[in-house]
Amino acid sequence: MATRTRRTDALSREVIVDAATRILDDEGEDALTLRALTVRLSTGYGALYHHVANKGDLLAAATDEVLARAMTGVAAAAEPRDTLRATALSLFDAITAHPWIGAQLAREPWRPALLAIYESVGEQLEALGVGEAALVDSAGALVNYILGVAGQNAANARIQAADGSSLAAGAEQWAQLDPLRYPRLHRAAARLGDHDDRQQFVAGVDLFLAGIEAVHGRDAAGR
Amino acid sequence: MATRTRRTDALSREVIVDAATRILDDEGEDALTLRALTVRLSTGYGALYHHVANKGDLLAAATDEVLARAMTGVAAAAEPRDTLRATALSLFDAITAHPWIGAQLAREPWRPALLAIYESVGEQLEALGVGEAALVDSAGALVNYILGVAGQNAANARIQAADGSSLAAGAEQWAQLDPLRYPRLHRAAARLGDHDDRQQFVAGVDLFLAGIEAVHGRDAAGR
DNA sequence: ACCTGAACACCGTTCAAGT
DNA sequence: ACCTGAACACCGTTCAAGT
Repeated sequence: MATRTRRTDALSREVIVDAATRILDDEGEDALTLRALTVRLSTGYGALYHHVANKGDLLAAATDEVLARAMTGVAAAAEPRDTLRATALSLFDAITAHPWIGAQLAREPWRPALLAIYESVGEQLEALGVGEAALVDSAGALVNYILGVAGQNAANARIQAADGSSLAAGAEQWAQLDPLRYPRLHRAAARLGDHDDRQQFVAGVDLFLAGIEAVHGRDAAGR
Repeated sequence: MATRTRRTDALSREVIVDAATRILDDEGEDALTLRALTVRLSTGYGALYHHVANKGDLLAAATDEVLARAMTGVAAAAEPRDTLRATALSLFDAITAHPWIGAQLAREPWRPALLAIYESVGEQLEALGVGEAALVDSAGALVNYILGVAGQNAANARIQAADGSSLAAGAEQWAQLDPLRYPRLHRAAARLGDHDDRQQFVAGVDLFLAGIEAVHGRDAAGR
């Protein structure tokens, strides 16, 4: 009997979005089909379409959910710089844990959760002394960096998981690149061994912050 | 008779990839089906699969083609900084002209054209004085910024084209945001009128270069 | 080797019918 | 209002058969 309780629960948009997220996480993007959802929730197609407009709507809602949760988990630090780092890392970790989000970000770039991210990053940059005229550019660049790199990283991880290869295998592939055509990539392969993606990600955030400070910051020349 | 000449040409991977690119550009991502390709090339499914492994392979090849062409079109400038700007803009324009590339970048991040981009960006950063230890991080961050922002931008343009709205309509939407929840976005809406996406994109590249120079550059403190 | 096109398994979505 | 599930149009891919 316990195995049938689901049927008696009222179906809701939230229940459907959660089930979709679990399928995406556990079995990958291709495993999320409307059919799989009807089985998981022991319901019919019409029931799903009663709460959700279509599959795109479902994917967008799931993405929103994950990003919103990642943002609420960020604790404000004393220094805006640290809050920004924490925000970036929280988003990085969320996208790493739910790699299907990467493809989704390229499709629906203006959902509510994205607005909250822009607003929060803008707030911290303002606290860093970035003036209003430069705020849109700076926040846009930083948010795009965060989501872009996190998405790329998740895509890499997904591919490595799919073909069973590892980071070491990736480095070996780089090492086999033609040294004449790709001299720098070839040399960089030697460094990939002691390479931490998460750390490189934060290093990029810091590069950005250094640039913002140099160009738009409180102490920048000409201000 | 002239209308049937295609049939007598030998089919090749290149011809198929070009036809796919044209369908993607002219009619959008959803319009590219294997069926549409057989009609366009007046051939059968087996002929296509003889030259191409599957649809994913086809999309990846088309992406590679466009990115590779964008890179060969970049003229080396006297200053590495200018070469980097030209590279970034060439990629931005290519992705804007072929917006379906955005979704593809999230899926197959390590194709040959991407390697060439990393190598080229790495070369310019090296010329700017970035040391070998910092080269991977810096190039990774910058390339990800370029592709990420260009992709987001193309996605926005695609959505605006799809629903017939304009940038002004987007700004109006921002202006209607709850000023209490999104104060900065609400205020920024007023600035969106005289907003040039391409210009904001270059501004982001410059922020990055300023940061790289400050942290890793030839004249950075402690070097 | 290169190509044809019917056939297969599967997909998202709809909708008349039920409660 | 909420749900069921057969049916529809369409997709990527395969493959026996042709040249």
